[in-house]
Amino acid sequence: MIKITFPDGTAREYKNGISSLEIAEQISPRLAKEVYAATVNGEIRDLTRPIDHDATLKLHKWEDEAAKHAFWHSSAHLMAEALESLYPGMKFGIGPAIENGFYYDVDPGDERVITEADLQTIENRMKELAAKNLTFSRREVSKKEALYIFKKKSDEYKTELISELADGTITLYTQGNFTDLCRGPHLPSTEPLKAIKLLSVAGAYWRGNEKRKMLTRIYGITFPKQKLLDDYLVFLEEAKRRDHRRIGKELELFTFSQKVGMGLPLWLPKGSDIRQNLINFLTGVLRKRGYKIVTTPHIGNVNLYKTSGHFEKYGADSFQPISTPQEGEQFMLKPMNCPHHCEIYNATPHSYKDMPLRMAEFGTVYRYEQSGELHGLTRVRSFTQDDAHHFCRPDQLREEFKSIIDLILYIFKILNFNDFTAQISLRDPNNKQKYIGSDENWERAEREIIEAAAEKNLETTVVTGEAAFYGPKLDFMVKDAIGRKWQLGTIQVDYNLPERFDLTYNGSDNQKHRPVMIHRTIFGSLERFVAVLIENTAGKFPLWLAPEKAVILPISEKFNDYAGKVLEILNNSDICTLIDERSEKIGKKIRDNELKRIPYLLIIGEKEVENETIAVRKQGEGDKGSMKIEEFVSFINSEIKKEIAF
RNA sequence: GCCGAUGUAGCUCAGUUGGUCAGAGCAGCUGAUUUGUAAUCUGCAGGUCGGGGGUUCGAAUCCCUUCAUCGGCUCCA
Repeated sequence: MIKITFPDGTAREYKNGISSLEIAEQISPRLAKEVYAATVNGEIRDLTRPIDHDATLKLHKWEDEAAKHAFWHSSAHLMAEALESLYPGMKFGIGPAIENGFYYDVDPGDERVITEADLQTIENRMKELAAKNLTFSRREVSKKEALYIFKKKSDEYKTELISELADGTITLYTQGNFTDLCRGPHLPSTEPLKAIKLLSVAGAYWRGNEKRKMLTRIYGITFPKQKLLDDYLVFLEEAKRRDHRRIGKELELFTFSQKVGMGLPLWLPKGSDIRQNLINFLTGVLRKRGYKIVTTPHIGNVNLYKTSGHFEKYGADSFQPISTPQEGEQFMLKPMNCPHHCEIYNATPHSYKDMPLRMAEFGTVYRYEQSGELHGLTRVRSFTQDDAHHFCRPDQLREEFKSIIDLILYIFKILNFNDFTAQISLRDPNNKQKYIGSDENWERAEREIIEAAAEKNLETTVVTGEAAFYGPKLDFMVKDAIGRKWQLGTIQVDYNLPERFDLTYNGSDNQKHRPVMIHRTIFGSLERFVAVLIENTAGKFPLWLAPEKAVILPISEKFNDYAGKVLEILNNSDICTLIDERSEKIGKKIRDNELKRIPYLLIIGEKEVENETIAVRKQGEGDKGSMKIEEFVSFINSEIKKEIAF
């Protein structure tokens, strides 16, 4: 007998060799149908694997990530089986579960192309196979045997993977006629894979290396119930409606022009208003926190970037230098503001007493992004960073860094960005030539970031190889409508640029000392920030950000005069207001202006003229009753003040 | 940049196998209506069907090429 301890602390005895699934069945047959994986002594395993020692056991139902993972991973294998039966000779790369569903990278052979038109066929075959209730069976094999099996299939991708694995750790999973190299875990059988949807095909380089062959990646998702799949598809449809590219067009916020060039956003008046509101708001916050605002040109001499090291690192992949007609000088479009700011630092002498120095600029920068990388406002070739650089003494670094974390959290809170993640990006220690600066500087900087984040109790994930080339960073990521993560705020510790630009300050010992530099943004860029804001709010901006606060809707043209008076009062009170004087019925006017997401609709008819009031309707909420005009003005002002109280 | 898909009026989309296939709704402009909380009615105007080349008696439709966009990959100072 073995003793199994459950998460609630209770323990029961079972016969040795019992599987998690059998335990679930003994608890309740219904439970057995709802579990998809088990954690045995901390290790996630197949439900069908026997347990031969005392253990803790957690059974995973659909709600657990571990269950979804096994479910989707098994789905990937099912898809592979379907593919192999439909397209004999197809070769397989990797097929993991991902955050939402799964994919498989396949090489269909040079003659064959899998397109979205084929997805339905594959999906149908998957359903046929799943209905056969095929069991997934696990087998441990020697490296030699594994290589033999996949060489026989001439599956070079699998043999490459196997050749890198240690002998004794290799497992195969088989369902029906399909066997795959796999660590597992998997479902007991294909039976629960009922609702299946293949979503898209895309190209993906083998092992993520652009020098290697491009495989075909097929994305799909499955659910244990059709209802869950239907809900997911509805969610995707709704997400499409929140897409910032779509709302940007609908609400006339920004546009792109082929003539101007790809990735170069054109901000329309209303979009510009939102930008300006953000800039004004942030500028106010920054001034209170001791920042000095600076302004620098959009181009810089190529030598500036040679000094900073950017030219060596990115010169070939940047917009190429602009040459002057006469003197043979070369200028680059500014790809970042830091070198300019270093030179501003150098323009005046600095004392240790003046530190830290906080220098901010809404700086527009230009970066050459590969054409296939461009994406709405989130990835563009010209964008405005809410950039700042803190120059501080080494002993101030920790506090300075922590104050920036506070600032970012504060701004995110005001904007209701609650669903963000923080990521610490370190350099790849096996690939040091990608970075500039000494090991000592890097180690110091990485330690500072890790410790500062820890002191702020910030929940972070650590990723190696994602650092900037001059220093490690702490990034704040926010998701868009369909769950893609975008980096917004970033804080980067840099010991390298101060050396390259020979930045100094006089210490109390009257000696020259080297300051530490912190690069930071909060929004990241106004472009990306507005994009994420649009997707998070579905275009219903908070009042303080809305380009237009209210629209006046006269019930008939008889009331246009009074409406005009109200309009004047509101606009003179700095409440940007429109008027809809069309000879439409009030229902129509309300509908049209609701769809424009203007926060307040002010309806004016006979009663309002008589009482010198306005009938206030809040966008998305309906009638709020009437108010005096002055009352409305102070109401709006107090609402705005509440939103951006600081 | 790479793989795949898409590209028809300002927007959303119809256009079977190449032969009145250049259409609809919304938006716009007209005129009527003068309206009380999410769509009043009338009429008009709008497109060299992304650009270029080709096949054909004939191309939105087939082929080539190019540009852009979308989904990914790679990249992201």
